[in-house]
Formats: sequence, C-alpha cells, structure tokens
Amino acid sequence: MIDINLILNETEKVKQALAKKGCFADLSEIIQLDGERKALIRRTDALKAERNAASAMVPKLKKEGKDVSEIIARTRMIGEEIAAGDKKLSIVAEKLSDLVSRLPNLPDDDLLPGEKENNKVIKVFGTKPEFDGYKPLDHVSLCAKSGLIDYERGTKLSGAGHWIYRGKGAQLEWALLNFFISEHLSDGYEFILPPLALGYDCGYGSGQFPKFVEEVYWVENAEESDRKKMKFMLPTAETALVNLYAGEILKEADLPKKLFAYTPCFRKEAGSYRAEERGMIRGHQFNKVEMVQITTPDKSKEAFEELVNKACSLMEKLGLHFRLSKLAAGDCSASMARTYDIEVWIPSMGIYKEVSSVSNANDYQARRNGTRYKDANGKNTFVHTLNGSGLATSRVFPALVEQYQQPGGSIIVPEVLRKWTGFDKI
RNA sequence: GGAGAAAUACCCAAGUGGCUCAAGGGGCUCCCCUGCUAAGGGAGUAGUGUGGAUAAUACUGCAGCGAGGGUUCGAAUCCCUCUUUCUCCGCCA
Repeated sequence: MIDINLILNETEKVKQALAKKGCFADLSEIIQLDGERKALIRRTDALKAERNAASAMVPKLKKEGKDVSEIIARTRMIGEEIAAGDKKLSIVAEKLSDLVSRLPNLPDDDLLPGEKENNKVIKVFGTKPEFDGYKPLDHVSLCAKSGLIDYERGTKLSGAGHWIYRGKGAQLEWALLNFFISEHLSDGYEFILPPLALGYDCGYGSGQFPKFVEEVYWVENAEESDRKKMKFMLPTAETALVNLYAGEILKEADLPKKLFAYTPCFRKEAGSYRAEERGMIRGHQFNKVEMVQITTPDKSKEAFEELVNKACSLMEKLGLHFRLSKLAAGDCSASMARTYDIEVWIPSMGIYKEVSSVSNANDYQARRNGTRYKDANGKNTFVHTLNGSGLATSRVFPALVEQYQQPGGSIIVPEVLRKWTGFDKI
C-alpha cells in the first residue's frame, strides 16, 4: 500500500514511478476521493460533538424536572444526519482504499523501467558444466532412470503438475531442505513452521490479493463468493511470514526479525508453459525454504544485501553454475520495490531458471498489514519487509541432477549434502 | 460437530442505560522521606486510529471496552452475527 500522503503531496513523482512499472492508474480519482473523505469526516465529527454535548445535558435537566423532549427531538434529527453521513463515508473510504490498495509498490529509483528485456545480469557464478564425449540427459530422464521421481504415479494421484519423490530422490530432496535449514540456523535465523492454509488477510497483507485471488487454491467451498471468510493454501511461505506481526507495534530493539520457514507451496499455475517446462520445473506443489526479514527502514538495504548473499552462498556451496540478475521495475512483482533473481543453469533447456527471488517491499506490505515499530522518538513507524527464497528445491533439484550427472546417467551428490543423504552417488 | 462460560489498558480486575470522556489493585516512570540485601508518602501511567489547528510529540474534535452490525436522545452495559479462549460431550481415516 502506497502512503496516501505521498500520492497527495508528490503526485507527479508517484505517477512517474508507477509508470516505470507499467502502471498508469488515474491518481486524480484517488485525490478527489480523499478530499471527499476528509470533508465527510469533518462534517459528521462536528455533528457527533453536538449530539454528545446535547445528550450529556439530558440527565441533568431531567433531575431538575425540566422538559427534555425538545432536546431529544433535535438530537434524534442529528442522529439521522450522522447515520447518513457515516454511510456515505464508509462507501467513499472503501472505494478509496480499494483504489489505493490496487496500486503496485513504487520501484526503487535505480531500477530501469520496463520488463524482462531490461533485466541485468550482475554476476555469474561458476561455469557451465562440460559433458565430454557423451550427451547429457535431461532431468526427467535422469530421475526416471534412477527412480528418484515418479511422475506417472504423481499425476495418477493428483493430476498434471504433481510428482512423487521416491527413495533416494526423496532423500536428496530432504537433504537439500536440511542443508538450507542448517545454514539459516547457523546465521541466527528463527525457524518457523506456519499453517499451510491461511486466511484472506494474509493474502491481502502480503500484497498478493486482490490480484492473485484466482491463482491460489481455496480450501473451503469454492462456490462461496465471500473469499474474505475462506482459507487458501499458501503459494509461498512469504505470505505467512510477512504477516506474523500484522497489527502489532514492535520494539525497535527487537528488530530486525530474521525468520525462515519451510513449507510446501501451492499454485494453480493456470494456463502455463507445461510443454516447455517438463518435469518439476513448474508444478502445483513444490518445496521451498523462505527467508524473511522484518526491519527498520534504515537497515533495509543492508538486509537486502544479506539475503542476496545468503541465497548466493547456498548455491555456491552446492557447486552449481548460476547467475544473479537485477530485475527491471516491470518484472518485479507488484508488492516489491526491488528484486534480484538467482537463476540456475539447466543444461537440457539451455537456459537459466529462477531458483530464488530476493525482494525488498520497503513499507508496502507493512502498510497493508499494519506492522509497525516504535522508533527512538516514540513514533510508530511502518517496518520494512524483505523476503527471499533460500531456496526452492523444485528448480535446484533438476539443475543439480543435470549439472552433476556422469556418463551413463549416474549422479554425484554435492559434498555439502552427503551428511544428510547418507550416500555420495546415485 | 453440539452445549455452556468468557473476552475491559503491560497484568489482575470493577462495572446491567446517563453520576465511568472506564473504579481499584499490581507493575512501571518520576518526586519526597528514610537510609541500605528493608519500608513509607505523593504524582503520573488508554495505547491506538482518524480529522482540525500548528513551529511542535503544545492544543482540540471524533472513534475506541474481542470484531462487525442494530436498538436508543444517550451503549462497556440491551439485541443480532462473527472470531478467539476455557469447560464438558461427540468425532477422530
């Protein structure tokens, strides 16, 4: 949620920033509605003050045996006016908050405008693996060959976009998660296992709703139109973590909060790239460890660097070839002011695929869900929220088996995972 | 899933229509007295949101007693819906 005062006071600046993200919303309607809202508040508040004063006199006059019917008649009329004013106010206020809440976050000043074509590779880690004298297999074949993943029975149980980790595949998957978890623990992050089905407010508070209400799985009777009372399966643990302190006022001394969670993530991924993205590149359910920091505005740049470094460090320790990209304004998701993607090399596809997205929402999410802290001057201030995958296994797994494959389709297990897998080769 | 009870500030808690713009404790902050592993006296302590007016965190209106509605001139108090917690019953692949 963008600060309404910023829209009022620096309209042009906001307009230009939104344009960088490809949003050309009409701000004048917002400004006009806010004026209306304030005028209505002034009027009804004055009426309420009048009614309060008049009502307060009633018991005194009654005691003195005076006739109060005139006062009561008048305050009744005032009451009707107040009711009408309040009704109008709530309509205006709701319209206003709906418009403002649909605006995406303002991108940081240093971002290029536009979409993917303006993303910039910042750094490349490692080199593409060489496959001397043999043709490397894609991860689907590799996994099938070693029985790591059971695609057929996955779709049998739950349809397209679902797979089953089996045997050593399950062990490798779990080893990755254990590795990520142990790294975050040693960096002093708090381990969170949140509910997987969340209420509407979490979706709104993270900035994913109302935009993505159709992209998540709703748990309770889907016919029901009132989604605000329903639960949905979380599409990422970010949705839970950034709402952990919603509505609370934290102490500055307790910040930053450094959290991470392991959850499966559930996404409809309707109408997507199935043919191109075989195997587990894009599924309806995948495992992810998500990092979140909740911090003061002055520390948020620092926190962002930390999260980017952490994500890169995980990839480096796995020994995978990947690159780090800075996204253009339009390619950042709506809630985010800045995003860096970590993309891993998938040899069979000949492209880099996202394994982690590290983002800073600034105070956009905090404004939506009401997470604040009391600063040194005793003023309540919105926190900054940051999140980053650390990491999503559904992309790491295929990259790993492809990059570590040997002639004949065997796979070397990266050193750091061996204490979790218990084997060094598949 | 059913029945009953509850929700007031940092904590405990009074309060069944105006005398509560929420009593009283505890805790915390400040002051005084005493003087040192004590004790006593006094003052302060409703955050927050949202308007107005500001140099201002000074001042002021409104809202606010779990949330949202309703009744009323007036609601913490009466009514309805919801949420959460507790107790009991049921269910438990």
